[in-house]
Amino acid sequence: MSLANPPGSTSPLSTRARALVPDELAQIPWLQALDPAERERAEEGLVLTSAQAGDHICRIGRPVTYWFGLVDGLLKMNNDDSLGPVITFTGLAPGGWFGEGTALKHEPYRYNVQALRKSHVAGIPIATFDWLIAHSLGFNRFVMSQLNERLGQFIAAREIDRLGSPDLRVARNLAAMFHPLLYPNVGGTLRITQQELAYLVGLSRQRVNEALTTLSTLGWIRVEYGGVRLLDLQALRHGQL
DNA sequence: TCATTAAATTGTT
DNA sequence: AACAATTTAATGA
Repeated sequence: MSLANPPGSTSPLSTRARALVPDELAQIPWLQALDPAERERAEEGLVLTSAQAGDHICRIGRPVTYWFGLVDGLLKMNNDDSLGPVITFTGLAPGGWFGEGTALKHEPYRYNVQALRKSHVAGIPIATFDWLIAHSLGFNRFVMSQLNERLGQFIAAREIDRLGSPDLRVARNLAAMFHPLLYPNVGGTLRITQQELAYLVGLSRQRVNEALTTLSTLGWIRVEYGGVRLLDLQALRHGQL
């Protein structure tokens, strides 16, 4: 029941990777933006692995080997490891791809990404990523849009941290994970337990439970077993109490 | 496929 | 942090 994760967990992409089935390929948003030739090259490089809760997808200081996307499950991005307190930057929801900034610069990771629950993570090798950047206009458009939207989220995250109301903090964090461009596969229902949400937002599970009740009373969301259904994205993003 | 059991998640104290 | 109630997942006939 504890979310604690042993620091020695191993990197997942080394073993047990496999190719993707067509159904999984259809869930990768940027593939649609590629020409047939580009797409073929991308699909050649694509692999899928499963990560257990606590597994690291990438670690601070490690060299970039893949560009990653979450097919299914839930991830968190934090700073941890070296100095200071653990700060969770953001949750990563299904359909989201991440690490492009680091991949573009060919720099070591400056953050950790860990699985919050058992997840399926897809990836393309950095060489394939480079090739797509060099050859595909559609891919460049996607990556640029991705960087832009994520910048917006990090700016919003700074404001969220200063919010006094726990209810609003929960609302804004949910809104981030319901972002239709960054996490297109979330759809109307985000699969996340109240414990996981508490861990992401930095509140107790009880408090998150209260907040969710408040938000559902307002008609912004509906609370379901093991997840949250989106009713009013604008309210979650900008609404006041 | 259905019924039973175990596990996970939630709402509340 | 601990509890009971509820929902889902797993198991086996």
